[in-house]
Amino acid sequence: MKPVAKRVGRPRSFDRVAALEAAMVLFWRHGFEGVSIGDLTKAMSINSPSLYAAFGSKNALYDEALSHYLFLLNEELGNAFSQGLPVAVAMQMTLTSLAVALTREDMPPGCMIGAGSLRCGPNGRDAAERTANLRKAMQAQLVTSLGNAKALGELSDDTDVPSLAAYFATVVEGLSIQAQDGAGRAELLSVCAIAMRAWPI
Amino acid sequence: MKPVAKRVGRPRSFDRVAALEAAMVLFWRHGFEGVSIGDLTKAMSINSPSLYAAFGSKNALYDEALSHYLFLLNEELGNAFSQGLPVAVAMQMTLTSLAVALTREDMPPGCMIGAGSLRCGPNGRDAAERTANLRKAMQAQLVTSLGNAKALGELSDDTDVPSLAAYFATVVEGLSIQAQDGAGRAELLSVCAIAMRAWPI
DNA sequence: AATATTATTTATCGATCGATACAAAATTGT
DNA sequence: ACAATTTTGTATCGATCGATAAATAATATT
Repeated sequence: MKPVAKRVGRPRSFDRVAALEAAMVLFWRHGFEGVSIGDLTKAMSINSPSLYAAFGSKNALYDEALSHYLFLLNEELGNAFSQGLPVAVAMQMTLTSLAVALTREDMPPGCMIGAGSLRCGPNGRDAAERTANLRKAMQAQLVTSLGNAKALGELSDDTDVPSLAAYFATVVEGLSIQAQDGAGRAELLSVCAIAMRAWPI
Repeated sequence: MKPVAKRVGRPRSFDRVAALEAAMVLFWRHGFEGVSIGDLTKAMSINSPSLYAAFGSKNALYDEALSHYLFLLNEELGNAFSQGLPVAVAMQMTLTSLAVALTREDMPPGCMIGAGSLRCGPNGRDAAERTANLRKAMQAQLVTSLGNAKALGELSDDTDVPSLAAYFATVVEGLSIQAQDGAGRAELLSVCAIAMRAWPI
């Protein structure tokens, strides 16, 4: 049995994941430019040298917080499109789960990706670009899922898959703004139900 | 004939409206926190004391830029709901005009209100709140327009007007994020067409 | 021409920004 | 016990933040 590799030197005295999640919540709620190193160190209960030693820079910390958020969100949403369900049902389920996720009382409202760090100055340009890339990746994933459904005959041959994916991406991003502005869970679920009426055929 | 009131003192040497529009474009593109006084004075071609004398503060300048943006947007969109058209047609026209407005090549992409200054730190809290209030006002206006249509029998008695208004507000806000992320005019128009398929009955 | 009023330019204010230098403390390897 | 390595707390860096003081310039009023 190989012994557990023990890192030489003084051990870290804080929980790196807990600190990362504290930073995630701050970035989630206030955006990249709305959070200062001082805000972060206070919420993470560490001093700035520890932050830089553990995470590198404010930009790198935002990156890691964003990735962690995406991981948690995927865990909460699951992937309804890979379970053999009718694609319209999978879409409805995904929207419903999202409406719930966007209105959790123990977390900031809205989506860190869908409505996060939208507009930034020069300091936040990289963070905004990486966040936008995740939005585009989610939309590309929708194109794939809907394209698969079309290939299986679940959508008619004349379905414009990229436009349909863009429509649902639009709805998802709009839901995130609605949640951020204080819309409740019931309201978001009503919007999802109406949005599904645009489903083809 | 009353003579033109001449203000005493040295006259302002710059065009106040032109300076305001330069500030508007900056805030529009980068959000409240993404723009510094230095950025503003450079774009407005004035020094900071002139900015403060003419507009009061960064917050007041943002306020005025936001109001000016709203004025210009209303001018561009018109009010299709007050022209006796079928309400579905008015909605379609409004969405189409919006898709065009969000993708003007001579202006920043997206909407300064729909996706502006969403998340902010303590410095930008007021700006974010005022922007959010305009979003809510637009949604309230939608409730009124759709409610009027329902009263006129254009929408069935069981139509959930607040939810339908929330749906279209969601679409509008999502369109703004799509535009900001680089979606073209054709893509937005396709999304609008799909969104209208959710229209009741 | 003299005075009052406002705008402009230059220079700078204290506060905060993201990021680090440095030495003491805590661990592993020898 | 001692050296090597890493983290910690304190203190602070230069840059930039939003905002302003002071002196000068340009206008209207008298």
